[in-house]
Amino acid sequence: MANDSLKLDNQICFPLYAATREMTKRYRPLLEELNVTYPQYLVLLVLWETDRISVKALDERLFLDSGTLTPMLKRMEERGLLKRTRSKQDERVVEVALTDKGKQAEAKAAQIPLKFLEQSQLSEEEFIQLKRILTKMLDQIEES
Amino acid sequence: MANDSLKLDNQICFPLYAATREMTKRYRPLLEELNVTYPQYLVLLVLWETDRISVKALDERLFLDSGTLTPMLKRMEERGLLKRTRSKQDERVVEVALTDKGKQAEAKAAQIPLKFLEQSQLSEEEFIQLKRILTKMLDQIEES
DNA sequence: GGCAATTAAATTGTGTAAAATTTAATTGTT
DNA sequence: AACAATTAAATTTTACACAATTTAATTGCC
Repeated sequence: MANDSLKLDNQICFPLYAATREMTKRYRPLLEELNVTYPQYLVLLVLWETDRISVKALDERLFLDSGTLTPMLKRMEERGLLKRTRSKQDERVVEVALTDKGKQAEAKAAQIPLKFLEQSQLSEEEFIQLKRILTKMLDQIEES
Repeated sequence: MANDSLKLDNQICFPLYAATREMTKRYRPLLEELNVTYPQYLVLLVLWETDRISVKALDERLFLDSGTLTPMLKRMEERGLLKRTRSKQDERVVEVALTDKGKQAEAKAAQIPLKFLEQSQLSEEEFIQLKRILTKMLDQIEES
């Protein structure tokens, strides 16, 4: 071991990577009723706010490109949560909109954020710090 | 929008999820010389510390199960970084050890952590807080 | 010693991720 | 109007993730 900076326990990004995977694992039982994955849940969060959005705009909101979104949105369409339609104004654009089932899922999801927070043992203060630091990381990246 | 707790901007886990993906994207050019992905780099970090380890122990260290590790370790073996061998004492166990090429990669990697930190604009203080909070999240999970 | 229970990897199936390329539609410029 | 450049999705390829199942080896218990 020539170099302490290469020790796993000294890495900052490893806990980031591991905590993210454990977080999505914790979400899984909460999302079971909706029958969606965590990334699909993020799409629903956006659609519950906007109701109708292009794939491009979803990409900008979630930082997920069409290579990820296209098959994911097709799966969600198959499950009846949303509808994909080509824009009339610009045929290149695919717009995504919730179905009634997708809209109704919001009520089922209402308790998810609280349930998740209850499970977690971080303090309010720690959540605020965590979010502030991660958002700062993301802001830098958006700039570049 | 019936429920503010379902707003994307109010989620704590979304910045966690997004920052992790952006982090691995930032690592990619740094790992190019080694010709490994970020998860493969984590395996190398462990092996540079221990030289020889079972798949099971790797799982415990990285929280990645055999479904992920087996194909990943096979790819790394194909690229000549490590060798997989069945244990003589217990034929169920597969042990992973670095090749000379894998060992030599450590020298090439020596500058990676510093280069990554230089790119980032978080303060020393923020790094310490971030790591502390994420490690706390992970500790809870290990307990359960 | 025999055999059920346990354990370690591997396999299977589904679902992300993201780089790179392709296809099709639109826009800007001459 | 013509056509090169740009743009939005889709596709292709490679590589994770992880739940669930299978296979093979080992251990525990009678």
